[in-house]
Amino acid sequence: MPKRVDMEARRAELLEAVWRIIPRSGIAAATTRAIAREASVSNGVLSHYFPDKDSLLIEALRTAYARAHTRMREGTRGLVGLDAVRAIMLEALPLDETRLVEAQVGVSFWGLSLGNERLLEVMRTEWERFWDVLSFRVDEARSLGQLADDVRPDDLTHELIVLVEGISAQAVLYPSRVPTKRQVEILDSILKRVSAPTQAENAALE
Amino acid sequence: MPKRVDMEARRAELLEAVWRIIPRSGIAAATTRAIAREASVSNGVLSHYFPDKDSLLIEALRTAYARAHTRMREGTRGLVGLDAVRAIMLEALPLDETRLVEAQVGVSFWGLSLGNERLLEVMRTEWERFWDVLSFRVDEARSLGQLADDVRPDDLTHELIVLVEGISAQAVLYPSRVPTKRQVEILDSILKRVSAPTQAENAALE
Amino acid sequence: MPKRVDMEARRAELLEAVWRIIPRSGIAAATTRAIAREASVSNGVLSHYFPDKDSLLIEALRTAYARAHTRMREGTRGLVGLDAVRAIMLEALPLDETRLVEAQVGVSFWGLSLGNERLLEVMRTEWERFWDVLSFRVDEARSLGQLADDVRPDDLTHELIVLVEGISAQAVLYPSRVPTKRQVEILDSILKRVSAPTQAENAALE
Amino acid sequence: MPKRVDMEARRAELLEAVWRIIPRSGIAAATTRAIAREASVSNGVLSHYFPDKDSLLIEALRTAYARAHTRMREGTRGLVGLDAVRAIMLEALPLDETRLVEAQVGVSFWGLSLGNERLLEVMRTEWERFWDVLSFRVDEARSLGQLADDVRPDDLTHELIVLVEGISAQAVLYPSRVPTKRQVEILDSILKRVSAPTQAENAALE
DNA sequence: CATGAATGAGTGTTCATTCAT
DNA sequence: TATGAATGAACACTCATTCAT
Repeated sequence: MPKRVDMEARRAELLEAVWRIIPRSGIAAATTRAIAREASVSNGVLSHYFPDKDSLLIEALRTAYARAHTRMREGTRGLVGLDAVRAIMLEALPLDETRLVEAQVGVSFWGLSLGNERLLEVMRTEWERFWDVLSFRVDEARSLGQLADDVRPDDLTHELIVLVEGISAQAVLYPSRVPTKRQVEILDSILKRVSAPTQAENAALE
Repeated sequence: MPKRVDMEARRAELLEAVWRIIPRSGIAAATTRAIAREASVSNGVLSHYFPDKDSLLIEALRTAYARAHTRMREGTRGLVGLDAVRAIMLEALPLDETRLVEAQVGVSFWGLSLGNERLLEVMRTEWERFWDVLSFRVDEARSLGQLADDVRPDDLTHELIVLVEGISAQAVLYPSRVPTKRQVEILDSILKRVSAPTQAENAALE
Repeated sequence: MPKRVDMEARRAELLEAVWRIIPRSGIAAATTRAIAREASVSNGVLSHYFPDKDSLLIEALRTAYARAHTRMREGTRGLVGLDAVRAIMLEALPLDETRLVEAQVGVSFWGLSLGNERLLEVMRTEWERFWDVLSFRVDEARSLGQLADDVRPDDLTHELIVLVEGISAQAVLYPSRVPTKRQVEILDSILKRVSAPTQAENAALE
Repeated sequence: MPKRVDMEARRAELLEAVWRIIPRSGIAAATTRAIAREASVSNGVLSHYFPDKDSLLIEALRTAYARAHTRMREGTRGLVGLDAVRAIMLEALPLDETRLVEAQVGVSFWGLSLGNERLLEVMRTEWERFWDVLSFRVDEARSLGQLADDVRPDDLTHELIVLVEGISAQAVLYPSRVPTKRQVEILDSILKRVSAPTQAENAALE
């Protein structure tokens, strides 16, 4: 099925063009012409692979999310409970250039989603996917007795998601405020706090 | 006698038009014509009160932030330390319709700030203003002995700001996920965690 | 009749504003607002003194021509024939700042006159006025025997008018090419050429 | 196979549209819409061939000058000295409809050049080109002994250029005053005046 | 399929003019 | 009479989209 492969490859090139333009110049600069030029193709080619500009942009967003989810799946392989939670978060946070681009793309769409039902729908779907992935592991941690007794799993899941969105915004707007190290510190301080005390700690308390 | 106009009142009307359009239809729909129509004036009137559209939008953003800061000042009157921190957060979080609009306006600009130096500058300035207001009270709480020993003031300030941005994003994208009550719960759970144990608690531990 | 005086004074102020703007920034910059600002009056005042912008501009043109004609009348007082012709030309050529402004204003309107019947009419009227003034003196010179036999009065008049327009264009576009001295040289070389030979010259030829 | 378009031919059509509009309605009527309509294309097409309106208009001016220069080159083929000068002038003067259009276009820009540095630069460049072409032939005439002893070549060149500009202005403003025949008469009277006397004339004088 | 020329609606902005005060 | 706010048409320009080649 060579045609199919070419089709997907060309679509991917256009999506990557969007990912390069948004971090560099913002989503307002992501015109169809600019995208085509960035991808080194002609203007008209765009319509062969996407029904319209909105679909292309939304696909760029969805694919960015999908990449993160793929990484999460791979990153959690063989892990369970809080270890898996930590692995997921390390893929969701804008810790390196690749993840930062995803944050930049994501944040760029947040503002456009008001009054754009289609975009809101995509956002909601991705939110739920992230919630499901994360809450599954949090529940798992609870089952494994890794969570302190006063930690409610859904609250923790929610706290983690809010953290990702808050830090993503920070990374886009004030990158110097949230260097990699700082992000990991914040994450680990949360994980430490919600962890059930170890036997050693219990002993120390007594 | 010339026709007198309350310049500031007129400017405020236009800013309010922006605040109505953005939550309803998104910032992409905030064209000069739409703003004029929303404010029930003619197209050309914009140029009497703002040099250009960008200045109007940025002013709408800045004024939204300024309103929140005014409320913070009023809300913290007579309060100190963690009580003041809590009062500030209650004004910063999208707890009611008014604050939600501010969050919607703010989030709408986040995406536009990539590749827009002027907007980034505004964002940075507001960030620092918020940081100063909040960190002053957090430091105060530390001085008053209200913070647990292992809490670093700047980390707490940062955590609170990240929380505001994360919850603002949530409120814009998935309003049903962060009802007023939930937001206050999250805030109070943080404040409780960072508080120095009371004497009663200390006694209980012994 | 004080009202009358104020009326004329105010009209003059507006016309002078036009004369300042055109040399400095071109006729495209002569908007009603710019003219009002230059004259230190409000926008609306313009309509009290001129029915519309076109009338104001045309009046600015006509008044510039009128000033030159006044100077010609004064400059030729007591003169006849070629002396008067020379005096007229010295007032018509852009020899100093005042006359240069008139040239700049005049040339600025030339391009606008295409397709503007009203402006063309003004131009034609002024042309005839200039022709009449000049040809009267040229004819006078002929009567006084000041012109060489082979000089046709109307040709000379025409040549002089073409010279004024050509040099005016030069002065507007390439001021350094036609300094005062150069202009007078050109004028005098023409006048010398068309002059009847003096007795001394006649003697020399024999 | 892409739709092929003769880029230069298309640009020429737009320039010709400008050349039709300016003589008919003036340069103020040369809006982008009017130009597009005149060329029977849509508004947006302009931006394919010119970066902006100013560039289109300036190109229209430059091309008009270029056409004249091309004609001058062709018209002077095989000619030298005063014959070449005359040929050049016959192409520069608004002697027929084609040349009149060039004069109308040129004069239309004169007024706009005040306060427009870019346009002034174009004017200056064209002025120098014309000066070079003309002065080369005048110098040649001097070398060939065709000029009377008291004629300074640069003065003659300048006189001829001033004549072209003066007559161009006349042709635009009062076309009936400078019919073809009149223009040629004026030109030839100048050329005759500056010519070195022939042997026959010398003999007659003795 | 790919091209890129063409379209025309829509944008921000400017402007002469009007008119309530 | 003077003010300057208000109007709305017109402007140059950009853009997503279409479509002949």
